[in-house]
Amino acid sequence: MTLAEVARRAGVSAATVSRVLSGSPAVKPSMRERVLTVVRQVNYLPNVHAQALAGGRSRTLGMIVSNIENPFFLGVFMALEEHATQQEYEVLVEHTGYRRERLVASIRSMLKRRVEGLAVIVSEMDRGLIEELAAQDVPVVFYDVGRPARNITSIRVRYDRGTQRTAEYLYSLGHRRFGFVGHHAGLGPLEERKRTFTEVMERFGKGVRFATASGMDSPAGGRHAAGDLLSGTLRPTAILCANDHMAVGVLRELHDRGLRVPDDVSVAGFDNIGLAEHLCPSLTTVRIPQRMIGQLAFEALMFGDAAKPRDIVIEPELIVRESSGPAPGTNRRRRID
Amino acid sequence: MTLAEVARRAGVSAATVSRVLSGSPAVKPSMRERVLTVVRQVNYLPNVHAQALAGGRSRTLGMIVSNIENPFFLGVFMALEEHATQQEYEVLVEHTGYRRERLVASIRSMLKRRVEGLAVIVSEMDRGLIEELAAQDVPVVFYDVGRPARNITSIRVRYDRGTQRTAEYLYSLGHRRFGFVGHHAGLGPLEERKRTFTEVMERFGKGVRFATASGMDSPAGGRHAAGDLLSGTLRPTAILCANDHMAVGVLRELHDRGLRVPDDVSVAGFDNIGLAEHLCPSLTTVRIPQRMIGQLAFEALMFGDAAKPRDIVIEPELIVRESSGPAPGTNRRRRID
DNA sequence: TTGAAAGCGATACCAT
DNA sequence: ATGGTATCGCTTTCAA
Repeated sequence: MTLAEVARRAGVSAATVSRVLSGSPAVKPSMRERVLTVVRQVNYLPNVHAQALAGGRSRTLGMIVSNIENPFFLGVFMALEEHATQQEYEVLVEHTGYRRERLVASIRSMLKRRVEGLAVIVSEMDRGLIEELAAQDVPVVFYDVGRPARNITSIRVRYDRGTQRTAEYLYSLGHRRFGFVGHHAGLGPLEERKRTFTEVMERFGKGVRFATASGMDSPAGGRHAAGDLLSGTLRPTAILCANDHMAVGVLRELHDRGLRVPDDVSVAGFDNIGLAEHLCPSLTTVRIPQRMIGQLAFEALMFGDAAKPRDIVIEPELIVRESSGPAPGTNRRRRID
Repeated sequence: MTLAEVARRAGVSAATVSRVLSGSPAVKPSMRERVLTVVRQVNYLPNVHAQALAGGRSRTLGMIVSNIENPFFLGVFMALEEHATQQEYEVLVEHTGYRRERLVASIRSMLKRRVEGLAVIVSEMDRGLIEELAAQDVPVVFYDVGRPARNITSIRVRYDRGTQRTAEYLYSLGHRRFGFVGHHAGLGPLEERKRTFTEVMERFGKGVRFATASGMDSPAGGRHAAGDLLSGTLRPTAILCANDHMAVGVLRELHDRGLRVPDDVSVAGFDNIGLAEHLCPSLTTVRIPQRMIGQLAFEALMFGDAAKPRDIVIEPELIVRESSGPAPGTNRRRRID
């Protein structure tokens, strides 16, 4: 069924049908009724491709994430989508599995679909791709990579602060042997998190020892990484994870080895995914406001003032739950104050 | 940048550029090179809307799920998408939150986008909607609802068998007081699962008592439902959950109440999401092959022979893990055979 | 093997 | 307030 056919059946012009469907005020109520009746009768649904082509707007936003199985990304997506829906926009998602070639394909795909805005929430960005997007005239939001520019809004989280706070908190609990579970060594922002960890550790001085390991961004990956960490000579009493998704597997590996959390080993995640508080033990983590990020991304894409590109910085916040506690052997008397 | 502009710069006709881009063999290699050079030079990306409009095919599949935060749905999506990508198709996802009005909107949206196939993996289907889709000429796959028809493939899982096996297994372990944690009472397939549970329970006879509760399809929902169940007078020693996603919260609630799993209470989920084996305790559950469902859906949509609509039935399989064990007070001597 | 031109199904401008 | 029509960017005959 086409617009033209609807017009014919209603005995009006295509222009009128179009006006009715787009809710133009310049159409007499009687006319509107006549048209709508036919529309309902034949169950007419406009062809978005024709609309996008003729109208020059797709009413579509795109979002590319590294790993859609990681609830963090899903959280951002849900928020973005919620806002978009309110403005009658749709959101297309693609996920890359942290692979650059898939990112390239996803970007191409989004551009071919003529999205009116693109949120790129991935870690596998490199300078080349960033510049290619900066050359486009689509509004773009980057998370954790890139610099603001004409069409670019940058949202970034102070991972360093989050890592630092977590480490200091654990240090204050008496921990002196730390482990870090990361993933995808080699990807810019992820590498940076690990480096931050290393720096914080070194700042503690000689009394502190540490090791790092990595796996895929999944519970299984976290489990493997934790396995590596625990098989080493360090025997860490505190493990920081690059994210909660992996921390799930870390908890599991600890459990398998008969290590109690937090009595024997403390674990901290990152992101505060919904699952974190439902795990046993619930997960100490760093809150990254997914909903806020989704909303900010949406606003940047839709209402971004091309004149003043924004650089949004988010301060993370430590959330202490059951998975962390005093280092084993520490005096556990608690001050009740 | 448009096809026409590329054609101009290459000094050829639009038709030729189109042929080159679609990999038509009827174009001289030299010509192909000339065109591709320009295409790369100007970074040309075809407009999918124009392609879809002119070509009459969108090279797009649609998938609608009830709850994208439930890893089960995500698992099916990932598999479907993987296969689609191999055939140069894209998959659009929408999620409904179990709300009929959103399902209606999603279906409309997909139809307007002229998807070439639509997988509807939701519980909030009703006869009206099913028939509306059956009237369409798009291939459709339903999961767990609807009957096969001209353009309809139906994939269904024998939930009854899964529930039955789980219940019998727990019964054999000595459990006599059962709880069921479901969600969205009132939605067809979900209601059915609960009824199945009830039937199985009643079949056990007078020695068995049971109760049901429900919440949202989320860990938090499972937690609340479990809370209700445990606040009652029944004091179940075994809890069956409508899915693993909710079971996560059930485990947590048990933990909060100081009940040990499986020593005090056994828990069984449904779906076997990836997380299930990483929980502590790992979750006894019923395996629903998500990847297979995704693949079957894909094949039905792409290669479905309109002549013979298919009715695919999947037999679930019980997976016993740590969250289930003998009922408390049961003689625990184990035969070592 | 390549080009010209007729659609595809809407929108939006210009008339009336 | 309504209609006519050029236009969007591409695919696909049909000719040459």
